[in-house]
Amino acid sequence: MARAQLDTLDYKILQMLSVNGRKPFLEIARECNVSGAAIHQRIQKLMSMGVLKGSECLIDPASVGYETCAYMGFFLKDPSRFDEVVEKLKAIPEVVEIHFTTGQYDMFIKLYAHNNDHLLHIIHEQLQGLGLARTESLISFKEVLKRQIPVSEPGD
Amino acid sequence: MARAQLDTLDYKILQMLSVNGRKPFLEIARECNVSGAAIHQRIQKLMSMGVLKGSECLIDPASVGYETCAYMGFFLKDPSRFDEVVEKLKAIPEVVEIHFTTGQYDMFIKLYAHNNDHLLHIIHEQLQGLGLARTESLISFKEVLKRQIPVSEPGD
DNA sequence: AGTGAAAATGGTGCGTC
DNA sequence: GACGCACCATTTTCACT
Repeated sequence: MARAQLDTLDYKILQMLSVNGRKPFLEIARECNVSGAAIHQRIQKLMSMGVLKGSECLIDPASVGYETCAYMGFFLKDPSRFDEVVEKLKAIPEVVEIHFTTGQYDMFIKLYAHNNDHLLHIIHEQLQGLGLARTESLISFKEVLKRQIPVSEPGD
Repeated sequence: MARAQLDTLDYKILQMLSVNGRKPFLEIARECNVSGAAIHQRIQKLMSMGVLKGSECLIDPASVGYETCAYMGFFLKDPSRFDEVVEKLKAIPEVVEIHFTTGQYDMFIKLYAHNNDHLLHIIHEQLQGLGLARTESLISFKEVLKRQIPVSEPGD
């Protein structure tokens, strides 16, 4: 998908909602000097275009028992079975990102685990048997920063 | 931070909000068979505890002009200056994650760029001069999956 | 901690420009 | 594409339990 044709108002809306997903439409309207109905229409347009894909609350992983965050690079025994491996990975709730990457690995994932033992358990019980030729892991001690992509107009 | 002491209702609320950050409190209340005021109180409690850290809308990166997603591992010339490097990285809006990792790298980041040229530009103009001894990059062609951490009660 | 009700605020559809 | 307005839903507060 290419860059969508969005105007200043669209970008302002996205910017505000990326900071606070529950920001009232009327508040956005006031800050943009337009009516609430206009914001309502814009948001529906952005949704139907697929630019806006919903919203999520932000949860502190450690508070809900996820102390370990890891990245893993995979080499597949049979790279043509990529889609099949993706489906099996999706079935593992601890896997939160899957990337198709250039160069170094066939596939790169991010996952959370309760602790290091749990991570090992996931690797042994769930990831092996997916037809992985080799894996490399990288464990994050601390996520120092986590934020959204910058939202700004082309000209900025 | 360790796992917070949360009960079934707290987990239900987090679960629902992690799927839809704008879900009305009254709807949550009805599904949990409690009053809207109770949900309101719980959410305030979860916020003040730092379990809930706000909400964000989900934006399709390509639609706002970010076609390239990359991960980079850094080796610092002087690892004791970690904090200083973190501050400088935070000033680069394209950098969306910073991790302190075990083993392989001193630091691991995720960043978005408009395209490969823009990525190279960021690496040359912004990342060099941070005192990096060596870097390794990994470019994501396609983010096949991106979702939240699983929210479930300890016993599940 | 939770409840119910009241007051304030917000979301949504529609006719109009 | 945006506006105003009307109607309904949601948020927030509060006295009470």
